[in-house]
Amino acid sequence: MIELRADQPKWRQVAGILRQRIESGEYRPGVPLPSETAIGQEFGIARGTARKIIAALREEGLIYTVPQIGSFVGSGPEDA
Amino acid sequence: MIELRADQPKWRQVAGILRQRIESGEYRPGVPLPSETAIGQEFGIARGTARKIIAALREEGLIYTVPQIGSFVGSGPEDA
DNA sequence: GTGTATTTGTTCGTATGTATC
DNA sequence: CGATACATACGAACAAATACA
Repeated sequence: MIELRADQPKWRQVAGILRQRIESGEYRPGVPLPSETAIGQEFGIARGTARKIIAALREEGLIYTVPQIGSFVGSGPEDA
Repeated sequence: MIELRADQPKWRQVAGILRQRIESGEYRPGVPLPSETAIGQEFGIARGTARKIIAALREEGLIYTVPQIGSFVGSGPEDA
């Protein structure tokens, strides 16, 4: 469980952490990111907040989401 | 996205618009009204404000709300 | 074929804090 | 001071599709 500061919204802080993991290659294409529930547990945040983070990274074009499956690194499902 | 004047609270203006849609039959019984989130997007207002509007129409007896489902035209769930 | 678990999607309910009028 | 309005964040419940034993 990671410590979060209070001077910034949780969703921004966690989004920043996940962004780093994507750019560093810790999260690799083809492998689903942690689920909303898993993200919630790791950072001690609600699922709704985790969803907001996923949505933000998706709007940045960093990831794409497949319903009922998960989210993946890459701007879209161009990689089959 | 609809233009809102400044001489009246947003929630009153939008409540008036939705009231019209109900009375005109645009929103029909049995069909859920747009969600709080959807109302927020259509009028460019926060979800909290959309909730206030729903609450106002509910107090007028125009609609009723079913938790986790939505709001419906009709004074209550007497219509099955 | 049949369940069961997982995962995302969506909804309303609630509370807190901040800012503005 | 109260009303308006926004952002953040939690919770709870259910649906639908998928994956797996």
